[in-house]
Amino acid sequence: MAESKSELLLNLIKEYITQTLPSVSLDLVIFGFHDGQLKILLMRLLHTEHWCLPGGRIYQEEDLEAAAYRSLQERTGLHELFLQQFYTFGDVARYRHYTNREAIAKLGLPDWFTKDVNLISRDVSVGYYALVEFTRASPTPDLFADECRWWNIDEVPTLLFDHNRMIQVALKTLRRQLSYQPIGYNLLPDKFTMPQLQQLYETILGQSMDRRNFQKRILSYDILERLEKLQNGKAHKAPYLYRFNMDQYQKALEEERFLF
Amino acid sequence: MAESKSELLLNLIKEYITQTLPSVSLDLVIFGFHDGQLKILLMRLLHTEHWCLPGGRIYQEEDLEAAAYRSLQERTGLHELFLQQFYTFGDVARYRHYTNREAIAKLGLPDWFTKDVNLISRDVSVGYYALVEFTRASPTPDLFADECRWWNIDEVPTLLFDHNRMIQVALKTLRRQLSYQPIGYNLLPDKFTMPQLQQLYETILGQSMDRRNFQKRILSYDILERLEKLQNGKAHKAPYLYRFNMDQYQKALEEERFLF
DNA sequence: TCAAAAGTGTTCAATGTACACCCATGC
DNA sequence: GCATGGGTGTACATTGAACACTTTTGA
Repeated sequence: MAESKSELLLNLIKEYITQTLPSVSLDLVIFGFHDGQLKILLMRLLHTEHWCLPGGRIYQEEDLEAAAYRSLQERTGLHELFLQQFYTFGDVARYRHYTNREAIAKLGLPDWFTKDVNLISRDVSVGYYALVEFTRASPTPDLFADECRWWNIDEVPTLLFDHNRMIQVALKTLRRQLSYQPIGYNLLPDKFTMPQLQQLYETILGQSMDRRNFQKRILSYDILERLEKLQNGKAHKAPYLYRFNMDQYQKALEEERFLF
Repeated sequence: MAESKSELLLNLIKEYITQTLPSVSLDLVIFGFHDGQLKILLMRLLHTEHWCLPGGRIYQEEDLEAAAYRSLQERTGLHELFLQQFYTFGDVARYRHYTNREAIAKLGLPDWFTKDVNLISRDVSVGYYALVEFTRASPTPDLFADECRWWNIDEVPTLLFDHNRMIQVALKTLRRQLSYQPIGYNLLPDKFTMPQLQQLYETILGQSMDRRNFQKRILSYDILERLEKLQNGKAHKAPYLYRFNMDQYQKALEEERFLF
């Protein structure tokens, strides 16, 4: 079974070499939200304790964005997600702390591989971030990884390559995006309460906000529909459930007139 | 002489093939400002009437950003400029309206070239925009071009590839940048008047502003130093000259707290 | 002395911020 | 009945927008 996986991996590498663009790759910063925590999907590289961002390659006849969507779907099982390109990383030193020989050894690939294949090649990598609904995603490792799971954003370990920096840049872009576009769809369940939405904003921005002003502001943008109250059996007033009005939400996304 | 240039071109293409990264390139949207007009530097492709953005390739041991700076310097003669990555374009169709054979014929290269070289390959291209001082730049075509000159932004013709779209995206990013960072250094001469600065803002944003409110707002950010009055022999009150206080200007750039 | 363009200040509206009171619910 | 957390409204401060008058200068 381990043999078979190794063979699959060999085939995938061959496919990559013959059918994808050389020198370019993409990396995904996949954000989720659960228990009041912002989370990121990370992969553990085969036979190692090294974690990194999920990535992907671009097939010769595939659009860049399509490749990003495909990779995202392969890692989460989800489609129709929010996906946004945020920066392209191209420093030569990006890969310096991991040699080709090491990588091939770690992956358990035959030694002769080293001559023919640059597994750790110097790629320019296009960074995308995605917002996904934590409960619906099924983290799935690719053939290069043993494991794929969520990490709290403030507990992310030192990652391979320049992936920690990528997360920083992604988060910065996400925060900026928050100041002119609404957020929440794809990060929250279909129905959610106002305190939940506020918690999301506070978590992303890393600061707390006034409950009453938050509600006023969000409601003033007319992107929410109020539903029934949530009966959750807690010892306090039941909060209302809300749902995004997708027409209005889309309009706000396009017009970029949502100010926060 | 034409022979010699053709040889140089051949050598450059060989150098590109052997020493730069395949599948990745970069394109430059170089903004200048003159006579109250926002301008863009365009190149006319060798032996054609087709205009396009200046571009560049990345050497194997060169950082992406360094490659962008190098290309910018080659086209303008300037260094220490404002340069900002804004988006990476990777649609397969980007190149579709120009075949490899056509390109090679147009460039006056030998026909046998067609077999070996994909001059119009499917590249993912990283877009950068730059702000340069119109009067100091010396537009210089590369070996692929006959001509390199400024165009008013509202007179830009239909360009090759997806370059018109690139300009749109660059301009949109520039406008957004204007809302949280100061601008003007690298686009204006060292000393400039308040009306000049305002004209720059109005041109970039495409809307006129109140003279008095503009002045108040800009001055409140403490990034300007007032100098002597400008004696220009015009039949009206002489405006003050200003200069950017670079310490404050840099601080404002970094803190992104400049709100416009 | 007049037109053109620049400097400065005031008023008002809108927006954002701080803050207080009431309500529903389970223990 | 009380602690917890949620809903709503009001007062104040800050910011942004609209607007008018004065100054300098060359023709």
